[in-house]
Amino acid sequence: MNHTATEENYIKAIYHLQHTRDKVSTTLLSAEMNTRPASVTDMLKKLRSKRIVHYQRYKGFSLTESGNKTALTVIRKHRLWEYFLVNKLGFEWDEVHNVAEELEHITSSELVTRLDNFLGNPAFDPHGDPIPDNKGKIRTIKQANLAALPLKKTASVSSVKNQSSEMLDLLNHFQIGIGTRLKVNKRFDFDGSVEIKIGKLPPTIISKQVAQNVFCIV
Amino acid sequence: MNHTATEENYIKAIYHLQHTRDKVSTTLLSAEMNTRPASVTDMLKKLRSKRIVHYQRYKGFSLTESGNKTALTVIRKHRLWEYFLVNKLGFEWDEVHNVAEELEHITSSELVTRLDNFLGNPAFDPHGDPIPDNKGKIRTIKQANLAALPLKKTASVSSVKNQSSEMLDLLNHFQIGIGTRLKVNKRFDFDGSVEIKIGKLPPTIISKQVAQNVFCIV
DNA sequence: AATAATTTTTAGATTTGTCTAAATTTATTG
DNA sequence: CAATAAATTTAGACAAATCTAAAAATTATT
Repeated sequence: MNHTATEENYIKAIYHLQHTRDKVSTTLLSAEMNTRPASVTDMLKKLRSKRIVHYQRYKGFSLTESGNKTALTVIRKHRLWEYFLVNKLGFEWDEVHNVAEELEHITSSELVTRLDNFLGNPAFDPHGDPIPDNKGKIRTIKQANLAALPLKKTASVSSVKNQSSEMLDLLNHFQIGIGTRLKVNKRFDFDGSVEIKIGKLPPTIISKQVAQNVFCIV
Repeated sequence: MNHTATEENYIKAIYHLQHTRDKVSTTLLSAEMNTRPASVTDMLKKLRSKRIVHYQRYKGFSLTESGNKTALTVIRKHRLWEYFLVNKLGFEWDEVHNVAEELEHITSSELVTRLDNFLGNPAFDPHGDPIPDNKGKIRTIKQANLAALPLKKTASVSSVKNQSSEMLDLLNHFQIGIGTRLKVNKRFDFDGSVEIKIGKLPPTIISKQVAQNVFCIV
């Protein structure tokens, strides 16, 4: 089964939407892909003929087993390349997405295997998202964001939902990165802000907005 | 100036033909690209409109200054990736060409700069071909093949013209690689074969065919 | 120099992924 | 529940890169 880069992008987008939204629609997918709904319909027919999606006109669609597998290999490649770009080439995490979007479509599976080994078979990418293994298996961990974390327990930052450069800038300022150990001292009900303590730094207060985006393992 | 991967492949092919043949023709380029002459004509018109080639119908074509520059940046990327694949990921030199053909079209120039630094700014790729610098400048060296090298002078293998796996296999058997120091003891006029000596190994005889493909710096 | 052979170009068609505009189906709501 | 709104699909068109078949230009040959 060989797919064009465009097909792979659709497959990946469907995968992500299925995992973050409870209803995936033509319009939603078209917004995700920056195309028109009509183009999505065309592509769905094509993907159906390749047994990548289940699809009945007007009735919605979803990835087949095979489609799911394809999505995971693309995501695996994307995240391995992001890891490479950040940990070997020294990019910042907010700079790597677009480049990884291109690299993920390189076809050689030998390359992926070797890259994975070269990087030391990482389980998580620089944003803390899990990297599927070569069988498509995702190593999951229980995560809680700072707005939900139990108080006074030391936890380790594992991923960040919003991966914009603005967020990176803010986290750099607070000296928070993937792996940083911290605890939540207090949560203020008024505005949902939380006071956190990192190592020997003085406690700081971060907004609810930020807290909801920073995930930890306890 | 942004080009599609296909355009870049044509540009690269024209560059290589201009440097290895004294007359570049539509038919020759079509053979190189595995397309039909008619397709080449179409592409030449397109490249002319982008000021990549000088082209007059029936009169031939050649790269413009800008086309030349583009060719060199693509070649630079190709050879840096080959270096990465061999020296970091452990590929054999005969396995890397096709993967590098894909990687060379990744657009980020920031990526190229960082990759170059990560690799230690190599001047030559794993086949011994020079890697253009970020200004497109190629560091050339005087090379001579084993069929032309002066006798009894120690030289260093710098590149190999035929980059097939058969050639690699043969050179591995003779324990010859890029950087290997050797000297030519004798040349046999009858069949053009040469006797070479590598370090403390017993002298061996290699055929004219092989000798012509192995280049050295004295 | 005239004819034959070769090379190159044009004309028109095909595939992929996209579009707009119109038609159809499903959902909402008064 | 019927009419209106929203979502989805069809129909037909376009740009990129290719093709085949035929025409035109160049080059070679007799």
